[in-house]
Amino acid sequence: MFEKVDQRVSFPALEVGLMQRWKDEGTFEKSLQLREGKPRFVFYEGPPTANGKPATHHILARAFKDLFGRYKTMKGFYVERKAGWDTHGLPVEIEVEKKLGISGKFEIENEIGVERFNELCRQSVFEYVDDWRTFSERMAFWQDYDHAYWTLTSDYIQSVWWALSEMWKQNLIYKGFRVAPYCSRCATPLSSHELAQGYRDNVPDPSVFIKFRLKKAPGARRAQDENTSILAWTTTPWTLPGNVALAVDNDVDYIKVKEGDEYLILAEARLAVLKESPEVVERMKGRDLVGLDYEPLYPYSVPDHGRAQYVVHADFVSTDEGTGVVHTSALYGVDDLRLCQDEGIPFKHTVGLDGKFLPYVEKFAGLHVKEADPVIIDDLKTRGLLYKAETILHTYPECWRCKTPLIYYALDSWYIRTTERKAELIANNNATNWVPAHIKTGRMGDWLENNVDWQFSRSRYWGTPLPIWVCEACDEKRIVSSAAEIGLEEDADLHRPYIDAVTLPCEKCGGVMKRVPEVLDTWFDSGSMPFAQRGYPREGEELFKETFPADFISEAVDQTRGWFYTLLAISTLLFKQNSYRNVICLGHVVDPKGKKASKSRGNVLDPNYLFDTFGSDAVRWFYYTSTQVGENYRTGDAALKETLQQFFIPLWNCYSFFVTYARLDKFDPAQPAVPLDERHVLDRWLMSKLYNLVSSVNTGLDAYDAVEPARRIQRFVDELSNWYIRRSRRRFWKSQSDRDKLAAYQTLHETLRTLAMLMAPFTPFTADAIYRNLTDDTSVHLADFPESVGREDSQLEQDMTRARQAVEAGLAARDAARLKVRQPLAGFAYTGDALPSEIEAIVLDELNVKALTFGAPEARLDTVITEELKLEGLARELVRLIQDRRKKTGLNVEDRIDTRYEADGLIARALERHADYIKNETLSVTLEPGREDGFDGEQIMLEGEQLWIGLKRN
RNA sequence: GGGCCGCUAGCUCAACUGGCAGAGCGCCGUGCUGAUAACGCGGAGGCAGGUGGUUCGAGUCCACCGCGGCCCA
Repeated sequence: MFEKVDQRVSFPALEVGLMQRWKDEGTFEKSLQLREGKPRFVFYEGPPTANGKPATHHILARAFKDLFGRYKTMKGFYVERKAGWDTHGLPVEIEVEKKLGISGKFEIENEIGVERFNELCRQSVFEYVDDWRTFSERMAFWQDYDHAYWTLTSDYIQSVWWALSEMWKQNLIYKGFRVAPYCSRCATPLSSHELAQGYRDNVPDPSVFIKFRLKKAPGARRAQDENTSILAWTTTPWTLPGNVALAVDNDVDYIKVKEGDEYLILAEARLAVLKESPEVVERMKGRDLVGLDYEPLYPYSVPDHGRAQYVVHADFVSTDEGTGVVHTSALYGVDDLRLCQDEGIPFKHTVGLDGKFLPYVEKFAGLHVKEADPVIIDDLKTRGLLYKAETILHTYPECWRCKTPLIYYALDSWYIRTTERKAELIANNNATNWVPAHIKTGRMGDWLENNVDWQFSRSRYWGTPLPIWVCEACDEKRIVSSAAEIGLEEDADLHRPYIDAVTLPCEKCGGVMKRVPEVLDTWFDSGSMPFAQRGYPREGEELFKETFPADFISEAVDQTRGWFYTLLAISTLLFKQNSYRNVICLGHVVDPKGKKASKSRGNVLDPNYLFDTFGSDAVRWFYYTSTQVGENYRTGDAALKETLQQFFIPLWNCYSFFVTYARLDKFDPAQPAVPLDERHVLDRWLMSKLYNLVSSVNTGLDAYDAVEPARRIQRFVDELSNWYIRRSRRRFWKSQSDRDKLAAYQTLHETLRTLAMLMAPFTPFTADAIYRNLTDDTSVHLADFPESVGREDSQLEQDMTRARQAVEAGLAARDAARLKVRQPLAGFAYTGDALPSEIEAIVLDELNVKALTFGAPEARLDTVITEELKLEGLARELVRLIQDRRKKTGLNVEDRIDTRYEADGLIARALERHADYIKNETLSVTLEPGREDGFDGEQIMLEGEQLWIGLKRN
């Protein structure tokens, strides 16, 4: 017997109840045990940063991950769902800095100490884990948290080390410089995100024009060859001691002008910067200047060997500002560094990590760069090398933490030579199934085409330490791939500062090797998860091989350059293939106006509010149905309310309708099935629809399409509710329990049960609630996914479509003639061929006409109302009035009644003539004229005539 | 500055390869109702973000521009 169903269900309450049952019954574990030993369907969990609370956008990716995990489980696969945590990185550090009220390297190293700092980072990571677990359970995202991988464990770190060592063996790792915006106070480079937060307008800075004296060309005789300078411009005088070259553009026009007894060279387009009106003595192209040597301003910037301080061509020279000649200091500009590396110009630092000039820059040693600016200007002025000095206002970045003006500064940095494997990366990406497809060649393909070497080191504290040791004596380098290799225990804490203390003897010279100070880009951690989650290769080899590559992953589109890329890059370099076969790349959750959610806008949606108000199934369903994958989701109250009204409530009504009547009739699903051929046309129609639904949901999900299957399910529920059940109601109501009624119950039961199974991966709570009550109370998540249910009958479906079109036309004709449906009419003629009689019967009933003819050139309604028809119409009016009365007096659907009336004229005749019909429809045991005591009655107007009707429970 | 995606009714979204623009919600009218928070029928509501181009024909293909989102520099 089915449990009674509350028609006004609270989905959130229902979900919370089922959540507890799943916990009590171990349903997730059971669903895994059930498929143990079966072929695996491999899913990788992209580890969330454990450092923050779960938010609404986390529901999205998890809804899709969970959908396919559940689907494949029901399809008979073993789907391990190992949770994972991304635990390292700057966000964690910043959180801790905030808590401590400190910022920057100096305070971390000297006030807090790396040991305590990292300990706090470690603690911080665990803070939100419980929130995540609760959140996942609440949205029915089944994951194995008890065996989660953590990127901070020694096991994990060693696997990551191994990956780096393998790349090292392939000669894919090198050390280089990287110029980054740098805060000399915090002693840290800033990410572009941080940089964007710190731009300030109208910052005053020096604007200086410097004379670079050309070396005398051999055999030079003319004065202008001897006393000539190239004029260059800069707003950062502190970079001048680091000058190593001047850059011009080959194709730009330059001029030589005479001022007093000296000659100056600059771009013709920039001659407005001159102090006097120019006396041009010579014109030339940039290419004519290339190769000329000039006198160094200072002797500090160039190492002993190699040629520097001459004029080179560069493609970034602008004639919009300055002099059309760019002063180039290799280590303090992005373009500068690239140019010097391309040209092979040697260079060395003049400024230290503290932003102060290094000791060998004798004149300015110890001065901070910003303090040095005026000193340098004075020095050049004294030496006659300053052409002019002004002050300009421009937009300049400062540190978002401490407001120190940023400088561009080249840091030691480690790279992976991914560009060497670009073709492989592209090939492996092309072999991957992307949903939506355009990402493959679009965003992802494009990114790979423009691949640059992966800069993987970070000058920070809380991360996987780089396992690279360098000999202090001979610069020999060594990479380490396990703890054992350097004499540490398996479970030793491999983080800084402990690992920094480990020194190794140099095998080459016997000197002392020290670890390089950097930690690893966190993306390398997460990109290593296919093997690192198993501790491979030190352990878990078999498991790793069984679960590589993944069949399926899913994250949002911002991961193309993130996890999607690092998974691809690492596995391409190590295993020559991608680590995932199918990937669903989702859009973002935005507010109802399409704006990104942000705290400052105040449009951030609390996931718990959504769960408590609409239920998590509704939120999931919204994400499956609202738009195409890859688009953004405009999430808000209105959208979710609509989801409930359009899908969940109609569905629940179908279900509660079934249960209500099945209980009354004590329907037993175990009874032998009425053969499909012998069932009502509506049953056969529904079973054909169901057949097609089941097959298209399978096809869609097999192709990693969630949207179309979900939308089809929604459409099906609409047809189930508004056509099948609406048309079949009488079959369930009728008092005799015949074969047709049984068939109706069997059809609806099988449909709802199948529907629950189809929906199980999408809306796990609602589906389970329905399924359990319709079956023996086992969970739907332990069931096999339906693959073939019902039977296709496309002729029947076509006929039904036509029938519905005929109904539509007939009702429109009634409306036009202003003839209400309750009034029977003699006939309706419709176009086309005749329909089978059982379908025709539906049309007759819907239109309330006596005859239906086909073959008419256009739809036509017979509008003549005979007295016969009039009486019948009145009888239906009376039925409606009595039913209305029944409802008002609070009678139950199945209650038998006695009915009394007072009427005359046509109404009285209708009552007499159609007494049996009226009694039958209204469950009236008696229907007699005359008022009697004890009858609950009322005086009513019907078509302008007085009428009294009274009822009493029989 | 560059790349990718989107822009269709008041709102949310459809429409296989170019072939007379659709649905749901909301609004108005009306009908129906003892499963329904409903449903049916009719109506109002669209210069398809803008401007050009290709084509017999463009929401669909091309170019440029605008807005939103994401990413890169």
